[in-house]
Amino acid sequence: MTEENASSYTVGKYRTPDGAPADIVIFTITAEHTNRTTKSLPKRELKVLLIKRKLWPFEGMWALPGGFSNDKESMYETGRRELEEETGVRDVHMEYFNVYSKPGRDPRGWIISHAFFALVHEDFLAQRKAADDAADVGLFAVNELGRPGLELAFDHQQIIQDAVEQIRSKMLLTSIAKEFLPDEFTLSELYQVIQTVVPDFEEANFIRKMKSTQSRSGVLEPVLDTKGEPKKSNEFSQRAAQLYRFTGSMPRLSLYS
Amino acid sequence: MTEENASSYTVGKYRTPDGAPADIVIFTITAEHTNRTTKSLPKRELKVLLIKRKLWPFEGMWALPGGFSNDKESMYETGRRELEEETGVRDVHMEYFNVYSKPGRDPRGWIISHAFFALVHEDFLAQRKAADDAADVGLFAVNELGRPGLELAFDHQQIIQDAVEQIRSKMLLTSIAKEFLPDEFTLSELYQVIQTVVPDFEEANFIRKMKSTQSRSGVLEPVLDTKGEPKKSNEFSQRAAQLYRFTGSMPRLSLYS
DNA sequence: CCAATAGTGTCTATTAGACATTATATG
DNA sequence: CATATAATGTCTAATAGACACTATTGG
Repeated sequence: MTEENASSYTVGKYRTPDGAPADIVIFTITAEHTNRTTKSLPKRELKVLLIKRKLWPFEGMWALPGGFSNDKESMYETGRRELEEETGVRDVHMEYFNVYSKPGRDPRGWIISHAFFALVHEDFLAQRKAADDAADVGLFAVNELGRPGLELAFDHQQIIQDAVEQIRSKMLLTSIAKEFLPDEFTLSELYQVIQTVVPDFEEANFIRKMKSTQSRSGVLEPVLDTKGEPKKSNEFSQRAAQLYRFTGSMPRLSLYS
Repeated sequence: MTEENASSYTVGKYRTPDGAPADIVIFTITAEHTNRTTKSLPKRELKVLLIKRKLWPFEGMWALPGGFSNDKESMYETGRRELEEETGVRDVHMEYFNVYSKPGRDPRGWIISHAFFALVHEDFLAQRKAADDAADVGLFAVNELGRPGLELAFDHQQIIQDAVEQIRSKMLLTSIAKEFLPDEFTLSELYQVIQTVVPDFEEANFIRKMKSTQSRSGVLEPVLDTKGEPKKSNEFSQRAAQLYRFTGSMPRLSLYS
């Protein structure tokens, strides 16, 4: 508290919070190459990075990575710092999405938790997992969380569920799909990533729509090679597929237009 | 802090926040009936409710209504409580949208502010303004904020700007327009409310689109009277206009469908 | 009959949606 | 030549977008 004018200021007789942490739901999409006989798309799964707690409370249980903020940084900076400490990655997509403050949520006292989600390439996390004590870091499929035998510390189950809802919504409304993709990708990869996050997403004429639709266009553009010819990839198929990239422009979606 | 196991617990030697308030951006749309010779639509304007501070810091300046959370309530409950204390209204739309924690943002110390926006009918606020010391409560057009002579306390200018962005986005993606409308409304009223919040929204064939579009339909439905006939209103026009209501169902918007 | 809102007519180009069909290249 | 992905063909109904036009009724 600064000194100036503090004479007439009457706070200080009230209880203040015991801490304000940032907790981070780190999402990644794992890709498992199953079919070895023919080229094929990998099997993808949406996963969350958790850390096994070493200290009271909830000692030995899995929890979100995170840590307390201090008075020299904003909550966003706390999130960034913790994200880097836990995964070693910077410059990835991280977004604040909610605050968790229900009385009793943390046995240590009055702890107001600020939740972020981050979207990270699988490759980045692989390093981390290998580097440290691997037993204390785990990647869990979103669907298997909360099952018997895998209860999480604090209200982290709820936080993760809320985060999943957030990225499901944003996956369809924004271009965050690119956080899970290389710069240049095929439409099947994109489709697969969308479906991995939003399981009931289904679009029969996906390829055609993404190519044609002038209104929706501007979101994606086909990649050309140095000679100006369409650039293709046959990484996932015998027949080469056109590569696309996100343009950065975003149409304004609306109920009323 | 609970006592159990606290022996091995090492927090307490760090500085803790000096307070965690909820601040609320209360939006309303005012309607001014200008034309007295003929029936016409009112002139609408998006406004924010502010309160003149009586105490240090920023004494005498306009600020968002809000107040400190306590350890017996969640931040959302703090928001609800403050909203009711300031305006007397309950059961209105209120949503959390961001946290403000930049060091130095509050001269009283380390104060982490949690920002909500609320959408309230003009009528509700009119009561409040009449009841209390009217000089301390003001409704300000969003556009006139930040002008010379109307600087706001703390970082509240920024908070309001962020809130405006939020409701602009949500106005087009969700049915929050209904928070500013009566249960039954004409399409012109709806169109006007959208434009009041999102000034560059323009849709030439708005009426036709809202009627036809089967895909988008399900959002609105025409109101029928007790005889099953289309219910119309000529409140704003000579020729009676069909009344509509929101159905509650929401199509899933998507970049990719 | 004017003003102000509430619609409808009409036209073309584009899109949606469902399904069938063809294309490519590698093991 | 089977397989897995990558498209295109085809058809109908619906929609978008622009602009002109008609409808209603109190004052």
